[in-house]
Amino acid sequence: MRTRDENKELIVREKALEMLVLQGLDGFSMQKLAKAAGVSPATLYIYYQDKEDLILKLGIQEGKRLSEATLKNFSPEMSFADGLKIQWINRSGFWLENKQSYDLFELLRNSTYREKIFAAINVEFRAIMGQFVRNAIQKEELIPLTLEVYWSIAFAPLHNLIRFHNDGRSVGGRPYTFSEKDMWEMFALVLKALKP
Amino acid sequence: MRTRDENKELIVREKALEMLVLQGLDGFSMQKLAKAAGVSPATLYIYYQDKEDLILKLGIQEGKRLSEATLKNFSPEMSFADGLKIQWINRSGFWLENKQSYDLFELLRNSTYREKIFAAINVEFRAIMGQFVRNAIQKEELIPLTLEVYWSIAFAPLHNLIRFHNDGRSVGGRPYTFSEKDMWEMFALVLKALKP
DNA sequence: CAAATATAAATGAACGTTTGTTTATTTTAC
DNA sequence: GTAAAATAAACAAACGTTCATTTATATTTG
Repeated sequence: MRTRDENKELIVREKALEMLVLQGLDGFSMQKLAKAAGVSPATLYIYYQDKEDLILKLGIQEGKRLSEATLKNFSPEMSFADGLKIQWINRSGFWLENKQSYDLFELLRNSTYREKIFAAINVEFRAIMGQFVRNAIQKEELIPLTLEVYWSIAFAPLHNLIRFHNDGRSVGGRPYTFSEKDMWEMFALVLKALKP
Repeated sequence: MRTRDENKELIVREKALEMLVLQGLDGFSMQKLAKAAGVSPATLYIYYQDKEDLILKLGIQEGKRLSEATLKNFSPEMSFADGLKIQWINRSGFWLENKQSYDLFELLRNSTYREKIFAAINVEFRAIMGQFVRNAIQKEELIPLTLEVYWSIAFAPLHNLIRFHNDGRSVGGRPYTFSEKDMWEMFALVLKALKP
């Protein structure tokens, strides 16, 4: 029995990610991917059921990488300030080092694949995050607001700063490059808003 | 000379928006649009130069509507708190009443059309927003931080709350529906963070 | 140890459809 | 009657996917 060329599979994944990020969902095609990866179109159908399956598997793979990076050194038992800080370090670190993953996520979030990608997000990850917030409220480290308001203040600003950076520009087209200084200034303000 | 059927043009725009939002950029096609709008494919090429032109014009049209809605009752001379409050009212109002516009924007932002859409954003709009922030800093209603940090704290939380609402769910899949109560609770926290 | 067998991997070429766009023609309001 | 609007029909190119076939390797056999 012939063995599968794992390296070939890897190149397909890399080229698919690259092509999706650079050319968008409408610029992506199986034939173009096959050509870019140096394989026959038919080979793609050995690795994946169809085009949707390929895109979904790619999205889920990157999602798992993000989940794992986000949970590094993190525990839901931490104080809110400590936990939040680690989350910021992990998320900004991952996003800055994995621009393509970030872009793919933003792409799929606003596509028809959204529901299916979402359904595949690690249940464990969701549970841990939920527990972290409940603990913080119980320990009275958080003013009792709805989870959605917390989350929007705790993470949306960071996410937005990263977006400015990845876009290369911010409000009104101003060129922008991320800096740790900016991040920690912002972190202090977020804590100021959220602390009782 | 035969007159152009304005109503036909309107239906084309409506169906295009609907199709883009529902089926995504990769699910959108000129032939499908023509069929949905009850028009010949060739008619689309009387209205628009090509497919890109159609999508761009649609995006720019919705962008203008957002700009106009955002500037309603707003002046860059306002105090920071007042100006921010009006911005929140305007933006949340528009996004909640125009879910399709919101979705289209998110779609195009993460596509290859991004640059071109961005370039078309009202120069006047950018200038007004820039002036507003400069005024606020000068009047010492804002701690002197970079514009990007301000912006990320001042607007990203609201944007995120609207996204939770438009997605129908928030963190970990929790069902979520927007409420003014949530918004104003959040607004108070944002002001708390930004005020000296 | 080497030849034969089995079987999944991999392929190039092709399938029928759909794509964006154009052409030649007809319709319609002034 | 004129001229733009609108069309049906067609175009080549690209699409996702499948086909019949070849290639490579792990296992079986002598």
